[in-house]
Amino acid sequence: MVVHGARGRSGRRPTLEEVAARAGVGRGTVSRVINGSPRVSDATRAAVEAAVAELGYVPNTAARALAANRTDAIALVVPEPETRFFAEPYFSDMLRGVGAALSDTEMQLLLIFAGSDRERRRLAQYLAAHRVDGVLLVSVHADDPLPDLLSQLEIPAVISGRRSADETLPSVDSDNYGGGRAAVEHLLDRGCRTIAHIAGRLDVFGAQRRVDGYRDALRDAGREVDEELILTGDFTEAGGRRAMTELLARRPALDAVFAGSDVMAAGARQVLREAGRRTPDDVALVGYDDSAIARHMDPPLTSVRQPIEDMGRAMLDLLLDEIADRRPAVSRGLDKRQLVLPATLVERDSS
Amino acid sequence: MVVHGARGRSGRRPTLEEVAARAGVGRGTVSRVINGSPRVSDATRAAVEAAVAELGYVPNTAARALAANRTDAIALVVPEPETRFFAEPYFSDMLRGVGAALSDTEMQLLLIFAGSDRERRRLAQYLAAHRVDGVLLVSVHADDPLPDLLSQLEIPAVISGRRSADETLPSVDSDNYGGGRAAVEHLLDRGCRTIAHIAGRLDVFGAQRRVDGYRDALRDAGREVDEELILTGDFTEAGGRRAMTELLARRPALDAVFAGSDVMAAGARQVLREAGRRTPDDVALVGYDDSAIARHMDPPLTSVRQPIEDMGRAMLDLLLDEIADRRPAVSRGLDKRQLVLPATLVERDSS
DNA sequence: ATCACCTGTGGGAGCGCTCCCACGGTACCT
DNA sequence: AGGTACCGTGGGAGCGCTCCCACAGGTGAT
Repeated sequence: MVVHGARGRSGRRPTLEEVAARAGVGRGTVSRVINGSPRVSDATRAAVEAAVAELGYVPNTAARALAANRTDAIALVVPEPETRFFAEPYFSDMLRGVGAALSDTEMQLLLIFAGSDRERRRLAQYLAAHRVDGVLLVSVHADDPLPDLLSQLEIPAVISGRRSADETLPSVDSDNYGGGRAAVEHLLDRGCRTIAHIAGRLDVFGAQRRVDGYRDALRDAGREVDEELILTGDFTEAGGRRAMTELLARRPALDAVFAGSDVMAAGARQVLREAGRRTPDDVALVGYDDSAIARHMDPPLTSVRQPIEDMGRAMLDLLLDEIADRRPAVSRGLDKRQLVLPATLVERDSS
Repeated sequence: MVVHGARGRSGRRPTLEEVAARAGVGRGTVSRVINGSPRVSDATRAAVEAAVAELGYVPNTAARALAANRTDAIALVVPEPETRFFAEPYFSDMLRGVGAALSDTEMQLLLIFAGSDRERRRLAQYLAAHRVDGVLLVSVHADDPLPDLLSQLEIPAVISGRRSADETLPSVDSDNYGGGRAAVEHLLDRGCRTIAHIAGRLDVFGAQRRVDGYRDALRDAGREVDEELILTGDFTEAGGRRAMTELLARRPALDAVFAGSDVMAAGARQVLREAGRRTPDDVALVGYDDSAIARHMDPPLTSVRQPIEDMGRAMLDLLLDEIADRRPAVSRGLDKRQLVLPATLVERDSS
C-alpha cells in the first residue's frame, strides 16, 4: 500500500529511458530486466532494479500495448442480464475461480455483461478494438453469434459448457452425463421404482446429456425407460412446478424425481408438498448444481455438484495457452482443448 | 453484432493513415472526425465517415491512450472480499446505477476487489500504472489508506458515503440523519413509547448519523433519550441477535426497535420470536437499507431506503466532472462536490 | 593465429494515435 | 488596395514502449 520511490508531487512518471540513464545502461537492457529476460548479467540486473526502485518506475501499459500489440487483459463475458449474474451462484463461483487463478498472473480481468442488444453492440465494438487478448465465455446458448464473432476477429476464446458434442471452440465442461447417471443410480440404490426426470431446456447441450445419463442409468439397471416420465422445465422454479404438476397427473405413483437444476427441484418440492407428498418418504428428490438453494431447502436437497470454481481455473489455463500459442502462429491439434471435469453427487436428506 | 467493412480474414486492422488515404484527406482530419471535432466541413466529414465504414476502422485504444495520456476507463473499487460483494445487494445496486449511467459514455468500467492484502497490493500497482482515469470507491472505512494513495497519485476519485463530517474527497452520501429520524418518527406516530436502537459500527460515519437522527427525533418529540436503549451491533446478524438479547434484559418493556441495518433487524427478529414477542403487536421493528431481506422477512420489514442506484449515477457524474476538470488543471471550489441524497421510509407490516 | 560462435549490451525503427503549428483560402474590415 | 481574422486542413513531432539488428568481447575449436 506504499508508493515506492521519491517521486511524490513531481507529477510526471519516470520512463524506461530515465531508468536506463540512472542505472547507466541502455534502454533495451532495462526492458529486458523488466520483462524478466534471462539474457542479463546479475550485476546489471541488480543495478537496474535499484534504479527502478529509486525512481518508483512503473511501466506504461499503453506504450507497451502499442509496441507489443497485446493488452495483458482478458474478459469474462456474461451473455446475460446483470440480475441473473447476481442471482445465480454459478457466475460468482466461476468468477472466484478465474480470479484466483489470475492472481498468479500479470493479466487483468474484465467483467462484461452482454444481456441487452445495446450491451452486445458495445461488446462487439470492444472486441473489434481488440481491447482484450482473450475471452472467457460463460453460459453460451446454442445459437449465440458471439463465438463466431470471436473467431472472425481471431480472438482466443474459451467457453464454459459445450454447444454440442462436436464443439469447435476450446471448452471446459462438467460431466453432465455422469452427473445424471449418478443421480439416478443413487435413487435406484435407495430402492426407488418410478423415477421421473424434469429436464432443463434441451437447447442446452448439458441438459441433454443429463437426460442421456438418466436414460442409460435406468437401462443399465434393467429398467425400461418410460418416456412419459420425462418432462422439460426451462430451468425456472415455475417450470419445475408445471412439470411436477403434470408428472403427478400422469404417474401418481411415482416415488422419485431427478430435476435438472436445484431451482426446478425447488418448484417441484412445492407442488409435492401441496399434494401432501412427503420428501423423501413418499417421493425422493434430487437436484443439480448444489447451489445455496439446495442447502437451504427443507429438507436439504441431494444435488449433483459441478466443480465450478475448478472449471473457472481450467478455463483460464486453457485461454492463456491459446493466447501464448497464437503468438508464433502455431496451430496445435485439438488435444486437450476440450476439458470435462467430473460431477459428484452430494447426498442430503431429500433422498 | 455485425463486423463492418470488408476486412474479413486480412488480419491487420486499418489505421488512421489508411483511412485518411482512402478518404483523400490528411491524418489530422480523420482524427478530428473520429473525435467529433466541429472544425470539419460537412463534405469532408461525410467522406471520412464513408472511408471508416468501408474499411471497418476501429481506433487503436493503446495508441490513443499513449498519445493522449488517458485510458477512457474508470474503476469501481470494492475494498471488500468478493463474497460480501455478492452477498450484499448494496453493491449490485450500485454497480447497476454506475453501469446504466456509463452506457451513455465511451468510458469502460472495471470492477476491482481489494479485500485481501494481496489484492490491495495489486490495486496499488494498478493505480500507480495509471491504468484508469478515475476511481469510484465504495464502502470506505474511516482509516482506509486508499483515498490518500489516490490523491498522492493525483487520480480523480469519488467515494460513496463520507468518512467524516468534513470529508475532503468528492462524495455521494445518503441522508443517514434524516433516515434515522424518519424511522423513529414513524415509530412515535405508531404510538410506540420505548424505542431502542441497534446501531451499526460507529467508525462508519453513516451509522453515527443514524444514531444522531434517532436521538434528535426523540428529543424533538419531547422524549428523554435513554442511553441504555442504544447498543451497537456490527452490521451482522449475530450482532443483531446479541444486541437484542441484551436489550430485552435491560428494558423488558420496550415496544419498538430501530435497527441500523436489515441484517441486524433480522437477527433481532429471531431473538424476539424466541422470546415470544410478536411483531409488530408486542415490538415494532424498523430496519435500514430496504434490501431483499426486508421484503422476505415474516412479517415484511419496514425499512429505510437509500437510493443506491441513483447514488451510483451521481458518483459517476461527479467523477466524470473531476476527470474533465483536471485536464486543464482547473481547481474549482468545493461547490456541490459533496452530494447527499434523501433516504425514505418504506412502510411494511413489521411496524 | 584464425575462425566460428556464443553472451550481454546499446540503440534505431516503428507501433498508431493526438497535439499543435503552419498554411492557403475566403470574408470582412479599413 | 492592403490588412486582419478566422476556418478548414495537412503533416511533423512525439507519447513510452518492444523488437531486433549490430557489435564488442570472450571462449573454444581448428
